[in-house]
Amino acid sequence: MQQKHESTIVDIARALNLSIATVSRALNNHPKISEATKKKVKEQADAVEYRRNTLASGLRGSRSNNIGLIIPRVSMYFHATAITAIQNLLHRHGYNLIIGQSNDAPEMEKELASAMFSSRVAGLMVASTFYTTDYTHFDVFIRNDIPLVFFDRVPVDFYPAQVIRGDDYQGGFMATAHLAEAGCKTIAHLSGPLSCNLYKDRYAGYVAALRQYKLPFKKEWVFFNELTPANATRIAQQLFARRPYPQGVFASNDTSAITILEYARAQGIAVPEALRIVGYSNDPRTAIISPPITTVEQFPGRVGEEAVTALLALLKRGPRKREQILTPVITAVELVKRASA
Amino acid sequence: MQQKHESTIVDIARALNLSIATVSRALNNHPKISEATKKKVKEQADAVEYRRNTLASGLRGSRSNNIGLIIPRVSMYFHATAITAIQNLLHRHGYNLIIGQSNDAPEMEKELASAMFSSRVAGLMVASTFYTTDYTHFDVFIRNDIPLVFFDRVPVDFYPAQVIRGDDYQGGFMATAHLAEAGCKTIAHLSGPLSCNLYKDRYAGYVAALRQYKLPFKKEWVFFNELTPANATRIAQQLFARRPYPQGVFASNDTSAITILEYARAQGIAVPEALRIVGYSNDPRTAIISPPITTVEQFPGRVGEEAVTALLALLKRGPRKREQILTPVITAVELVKRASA
DNA sequence: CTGAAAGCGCTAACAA
DNA sequence: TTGTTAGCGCTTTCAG
Repeated sequence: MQQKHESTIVDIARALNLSIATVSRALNNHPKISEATKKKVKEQADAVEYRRNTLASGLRGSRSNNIGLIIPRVSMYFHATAITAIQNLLHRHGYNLIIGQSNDAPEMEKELASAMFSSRVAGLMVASTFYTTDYTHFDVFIRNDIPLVFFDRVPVDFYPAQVIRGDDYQGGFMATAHLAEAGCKTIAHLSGPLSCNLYKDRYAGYVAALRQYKLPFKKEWVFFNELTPANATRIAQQLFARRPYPQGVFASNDTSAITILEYARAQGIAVPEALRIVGYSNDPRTAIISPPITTVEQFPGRVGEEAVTALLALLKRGPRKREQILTPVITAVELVKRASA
Repeated sequence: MQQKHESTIVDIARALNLSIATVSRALNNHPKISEATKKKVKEQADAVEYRRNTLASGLRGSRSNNIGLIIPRVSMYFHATAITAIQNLLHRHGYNLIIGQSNDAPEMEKELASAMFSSRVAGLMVASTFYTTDYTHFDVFIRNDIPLVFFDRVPVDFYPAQVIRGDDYQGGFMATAHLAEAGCKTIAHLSGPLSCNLYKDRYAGYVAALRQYKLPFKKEWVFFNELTPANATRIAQQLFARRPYPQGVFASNDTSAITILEYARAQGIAVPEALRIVGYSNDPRTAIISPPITTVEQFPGRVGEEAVTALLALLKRGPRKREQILTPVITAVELVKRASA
């Protein structure tokens, strides 16, 4: 048998000859408990190293002090940085963070949503997969009035939950405009799948900038693939198979920007003289490669904090008051100019 | 009032005219429940979208299905990568992961440990701060027989918990030996604080390699500071203030190796011709900088998985059986040779 | 194979 | 200001 060392409020009630209710209240700083008893109770609690069993108090209130977070992968730069901010802020407000990784698989995301609900998280934050188009697995949170916030990777179509995202349209526009102003007459674009708001918006920004600068849009110079190094390499081969090369490349993430740069270097295409490159995310590697790559800073920490702030507001607001605050929050981005463009 | 939509086993019992006990057992695949009722129950459960309330079942069993993880910071390369592996593996075994960041502050670590205990985690994994020397805040886990596994950053002195760590001594040795074999006669070392097992062991490896290759050990060429870019820059200034420069530098993390490399480049010191550099961790940036940096791969994913494996074993083994498996697990490291050394 | 009932630790009416 | 009591939803003896 598992022997028990954990002490409960019952133990401390007995030791002090008080009712358990009084002890509970004292521990929770209830206003109408005398300072004297509060002091006594807290001392005894310290003495026996009492820790509130949050499973029990959560069960009572039918909600835990855990916040769920579902993201594609912890180790991606943007998300790792966002999580750091998210967890620190949540902790300051007394919440724990439960993390689940979808690995960009909608099925996994669904499973995790269910698990999060099972542990009765007080709220849920989601950066969804590239391929999530069906969001019904989150309905249960809506139905039960559990605050739900999407950030970064958000539903493309309407879904009745709070949304926090970077200004990807603006980012795409700035990146492309920067290339245009540097003199590029022909600009290729490596986009990800358009099922993802990120790529969709950056692409829209790209198109708008081309139009504004009266540059030609060519279907053969735009690519929609998952932005892996392998895909980027394949595209680079295609792009530089025969002249004229595009004078600029706007890659919708830094990994592919780096791949393009390395490919160009290997082919003896001078960057930025013969080819200008702009990436997206300000991944630490872009600052360190030669030449360093111009890219778009998204301030992942700030995005994370905005998401938490929104969640806390929902948490405070209580049930059935959500309608009013569904306006998406759009956080600013910034072009970081470096030598590559 | 918060209206309720969540259905419980009571609901499904009522709907099926069964006892709640039967429903509970059916849902848990209890052997002596007829297949017929199991089927009925599960169908009804699906129909009403039942999700087990793990707070309640946890309370009953006095333990949750959550595993706690305390680390210095999610966004550090090593830990981000380890977490990815950890969470994926835990999920496969039906556990959730609760993450807390100590920000390398022992006080915070203590607070988190307490919070983790409060939510009655089934087990706890810890990579402690650089400065933790007092581990008593983990005693409560030991006393209550909650599996506790330290990984990567582990107690320097004996503490009765399972330990998983990389072979830092070997890593330090290989790094230094590599410099020696490349012809460096004088090798400086940027270490972190020796209160941390990582730096202590790598430093010991450094010293051992010097001895083996009959190279001089000079106090002025060894530094013990937190390995931040600022500190590394300061040290670089000191190191290259006057000749003769050391011919090799072994930096105990990649961030400072990168800083040293950039400093050398700025000073016109040719790498590797005039100065050879080896880092530690195989941070993605080391592969991309020019010249790419030789470093020690720690296989963070593998370390994470070993830690989980150990934890799961403890979880299965049940109470009071821990003594036997306290032997530390030491995972292999590998020197990744690149152009810098 | 199924049911009745107790209780995990805590909070919140309701009383006093 | 404090005590009594009734559960929160689930698992698990103990009885059929």
